[in-house]
Amino acid sequence: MSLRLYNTLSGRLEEFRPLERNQVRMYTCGPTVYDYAHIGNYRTFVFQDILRRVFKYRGFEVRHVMNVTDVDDRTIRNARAAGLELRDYTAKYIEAFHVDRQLLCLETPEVIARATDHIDDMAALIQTLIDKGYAYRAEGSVYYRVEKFKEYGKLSKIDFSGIRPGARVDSDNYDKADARDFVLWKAAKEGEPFWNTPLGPGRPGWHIECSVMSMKYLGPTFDIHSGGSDLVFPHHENEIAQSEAATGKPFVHTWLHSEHLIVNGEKMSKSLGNFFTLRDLIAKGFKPTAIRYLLASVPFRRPLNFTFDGIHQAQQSLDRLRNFRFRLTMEKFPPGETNELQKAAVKARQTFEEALDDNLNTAEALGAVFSLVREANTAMDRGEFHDGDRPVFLDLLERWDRIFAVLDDNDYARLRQFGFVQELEAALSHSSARPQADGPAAGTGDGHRASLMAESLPEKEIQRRISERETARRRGDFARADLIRKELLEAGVILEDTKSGVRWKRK
RNA sequence: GGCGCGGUACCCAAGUGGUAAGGGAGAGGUCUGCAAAACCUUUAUGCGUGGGUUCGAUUCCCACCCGCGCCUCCA
Repeated sequence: MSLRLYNTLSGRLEEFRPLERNQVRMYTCGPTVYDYAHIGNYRTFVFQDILRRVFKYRGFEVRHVMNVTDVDDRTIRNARAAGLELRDYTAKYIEAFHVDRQLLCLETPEVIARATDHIDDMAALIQTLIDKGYAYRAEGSVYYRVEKFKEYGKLSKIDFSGIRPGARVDSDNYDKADARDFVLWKAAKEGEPFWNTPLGPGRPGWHIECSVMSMKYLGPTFDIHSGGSDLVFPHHENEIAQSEAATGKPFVHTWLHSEHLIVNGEKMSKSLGNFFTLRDLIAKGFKPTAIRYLLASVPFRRPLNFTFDGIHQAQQSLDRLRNFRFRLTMEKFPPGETNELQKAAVKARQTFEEALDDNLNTAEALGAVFSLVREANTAMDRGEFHDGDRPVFLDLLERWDRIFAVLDDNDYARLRQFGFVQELEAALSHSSARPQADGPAAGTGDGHRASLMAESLPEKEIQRRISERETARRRGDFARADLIRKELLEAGVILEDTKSGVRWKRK
């Protein structure tokens, strides 16, 4: 079976065929760097990451361009409030985005394009639109003449005949010939950054950057363009209008849109104030891999209901998979092979791959692996799992993780790398006067505290305590053994006595 | 009003015209010095409501109810 994707443009599930053999050219709408991105944004970015990973898994060569919007009303407003030059202001959030990206194991796109690095290209495209009669000047600004582009609305399926009751009225203070027209170039205003171009001094409208940067790096026609569902209109509709009017060629073959993250029945958004940044969640003690797992676990065309309990459940599920991989790696099994198990593994791989082929059905892909995990665990418990079965199962997990990228328990190493651990340690030392309630509630910060201590506890010391405990156990001094186990647990180290010795892991 | 997504067990969440994946949580049990991990059993005659088509529908059709998103700030 081949990869099928739901194309917003056609409104149908379509078999994916790249325009150029074996190569996928994709453009994804990245962050606007006026603030930290929230995890609703990251839901979309994780989806896009899984998309590119699936393409690669399927043997395609991927050329992925992601934009960074570093000039718009919000970046300008916030930069001014901060008393900084636009470029200096956005630098901070661009950097933060790259840190978040790495924490969430998002692969680096082949091209990351900043809007302000492409002002001249934008001016040139706008000029082309003017020359072709698709754009007009008004008081130093340039607008797109929607009436001229007959296919306007083909992506969003919005009917523009007449004014819709309930539709919002454009609040922009620019003069337009038609209410539907949108701005390509905004005339310079007092106190706002501007660029001197042949169009005159000003700054670009929002939509033009994506037309320009996508076509610059991917050509006039390319395979995939994606973003959150709220970008369908007007952003992507306008991109089509700009690009196709300028080139006379089809712009994008397949449009993919992810549904939103929902909090208490409402879309997570900055304007509603119901958002969490990745940093917020890390500060609450949640691991980035658990967050990635949660964001990846619901297929992208479904709204994803976000709760703390959801992250906790994701963490539990993830632990189950990691426990299994640990057991698979470390436990001694009798020599030989088990035909039944190997067949099951092959079947699980098939199910997993077919699920992803079906419009990236990650939930089903997860299910396939969990079913196999239980089957294998059962066999292990019964002594029916053989040494020769190991590679097939490890291979399956490795393949699965090429897409999901959550199996390695390396959150703290990365958090430390980016300075989060040190920051939290400092915060803890300041608030040490406050008594800590070590309840069972997940994600209250206590778990994180223990993990931090685990980080500061060297491996040598952990090993020393473990052998101390083993000695006590052999003596039958279980009180002492249990005390050591308890002390380590309080320091964030979990001990498990297994058949093949003592296993420890950080909480 | 238009367009779109959704309504499946305590929670999250797949799915099929033939009788409900998977994960989490709970309960009981096995294993263990005790835990943990793992395993076993258990938790929806039921898939928003009402009709229809069918031998048979949760799955198809029609109508309706509810939640959410977009309809020029939005991932």
